[in-house]
Amino acid sequence: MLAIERYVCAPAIGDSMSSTPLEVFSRRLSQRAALSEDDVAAVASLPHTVRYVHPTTYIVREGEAPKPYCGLIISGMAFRHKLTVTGARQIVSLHLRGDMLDLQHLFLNVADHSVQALTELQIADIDREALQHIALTRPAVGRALWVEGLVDASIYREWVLNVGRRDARARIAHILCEIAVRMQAAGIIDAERFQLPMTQEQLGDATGLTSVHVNRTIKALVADGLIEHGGRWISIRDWNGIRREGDFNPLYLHLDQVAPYFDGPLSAVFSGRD
Amino acid sequence: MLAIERYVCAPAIGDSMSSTPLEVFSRRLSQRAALSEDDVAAVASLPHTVRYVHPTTYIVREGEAPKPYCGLIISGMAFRHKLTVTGARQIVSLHLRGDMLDLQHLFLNVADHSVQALTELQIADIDREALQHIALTRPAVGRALWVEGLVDASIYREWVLNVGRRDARARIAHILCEIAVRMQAAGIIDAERFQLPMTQEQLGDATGLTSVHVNRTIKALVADGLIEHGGRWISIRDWNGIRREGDFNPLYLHLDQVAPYFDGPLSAVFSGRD
DNA sequence: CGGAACCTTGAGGACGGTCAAAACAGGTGG
DNA sequence: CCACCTGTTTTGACCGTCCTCAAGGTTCCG
Repeated sequence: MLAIERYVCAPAIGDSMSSTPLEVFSRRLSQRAALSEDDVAAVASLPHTVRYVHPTTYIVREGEAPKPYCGLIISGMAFRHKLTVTGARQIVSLHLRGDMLDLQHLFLNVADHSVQALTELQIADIDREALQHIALTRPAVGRALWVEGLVDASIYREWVLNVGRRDARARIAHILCEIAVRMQAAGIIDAERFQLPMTQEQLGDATGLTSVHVNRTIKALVADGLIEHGGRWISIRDWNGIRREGDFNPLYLHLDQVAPYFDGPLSAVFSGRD
Repeated sequence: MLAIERYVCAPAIGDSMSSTPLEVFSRRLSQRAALSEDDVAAVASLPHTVRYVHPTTYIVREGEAPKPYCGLIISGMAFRHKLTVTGARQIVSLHLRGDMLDLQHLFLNVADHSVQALTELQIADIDREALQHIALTRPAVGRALWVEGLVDASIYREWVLNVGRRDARARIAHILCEIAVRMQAAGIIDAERFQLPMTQEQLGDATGLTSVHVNRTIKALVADGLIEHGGRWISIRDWNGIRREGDFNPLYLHLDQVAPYFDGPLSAVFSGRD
């Protein structure tokens, strides 16, 4: 069992931040809006706590009041989900390094969905009140956080479309494209080959399908030479093909408001080049 | 043809606002956060223009840069939608009086979806920069607008679940519940009987179904005594029944952060009473 | 009165679900 | 190092929900 490490961190303003857990955060926000040095320092000095959690751990639980802190992923993956009364699960979004886990409840009184760790997760729990305060009093920071939330909402809309109007093949292709592009934008991968830490059942829960049908659909995509996969790896063999199959247009990710970490093979997607 | 009326309105600060088009707006925001008199005055004096548009008119068009103004519904209904390459349409949300039509793009550079008028619509186009400014510099107003956007996002999540994990009968029941409750919250209806200005095709586009199946499903709900409908009217005959069928839990509407306009037969829903 | 949406109904088919079992993988403990 | 356990993937057979196509009816409006 992994030891749960927990420590409080409040670096002095002016510190070089390259080694603090909030480095990812302030870099992300700087991409979203033009932060002054002052803003960056204020972000970096937000009171926070770092912890490590295991897969399946609940970060947010539907029906509860938001916790006094707001999680930020330092490393690992997480997902949001909701349940029907009959117990069917729908994953409504995936989250990577740099994503905030509870920004969606920053000003709400009750959690309307749950958030769970998909992999081992390193989280920076940022003090909620301090975050609210900085969001409302520092215009540039507020704007950056606001963009963050708006992009999340845009992704939900795309998922409504994905689940509502695309067939199984397109749904799977679409979600694979989204994961690949977002992973590259987050600097996690630099090629078409990436590790997908989701079971086929989770993939089904994210696309409104059953695990059985996900399995058959993936096999069909492999058979058609669009992707390759072994174990927990996925390789996109034919990027244009999978993009076409999945009706994937990255517009909804608003990558123009994010600077990609580096120029990889998928970088054409960012700029809309074809 | 209805004349397009357009006039600029910038009332003097301190005016009684009960007659301006932004009255709906400032009342709504006051429900979302505690605004000072100053805030209310600032909201009421936002530069804006009122216009009337016909059904099917586009308010926002996917792929375009956001307009220099941001629409607010004074009366009527509108919907957001996205299309697949094959031309299939998915409606991703519905909007009523008091809802903002382009808050979702307030800080984004490109529209990722379209917004269209469902009925005759009276809109207040609020100056975008002024709105951005007030959102970032007046904490209480910023908070109120933020809540507004977060509730929209919560509704998207519920729709992903609705379309992804519920069968046709539950999907239709669910959307009828949502419309009824939101209409009551917006003070548009005061009973279980309300006017539904959507065609069955639009209802299908909102639930990921075909119009044919929507038709059969509605007939089944009528046959089972859950609802009644004639022409464009819908009556909920058995509120608890339809709520159960639709797996409807109003938590996701965050009505605790909205004061209902009045106490109607559906008011039990607001307070969570059963 | 005529046309255009919209609603309604039927017949047939397909996509994806359900159920069940077997194969496989990875981790644990003996 | 092997046996075992649990969770995951894979496969097959069957079935049902919802889609497709198509035609007839209704309502509303010019």
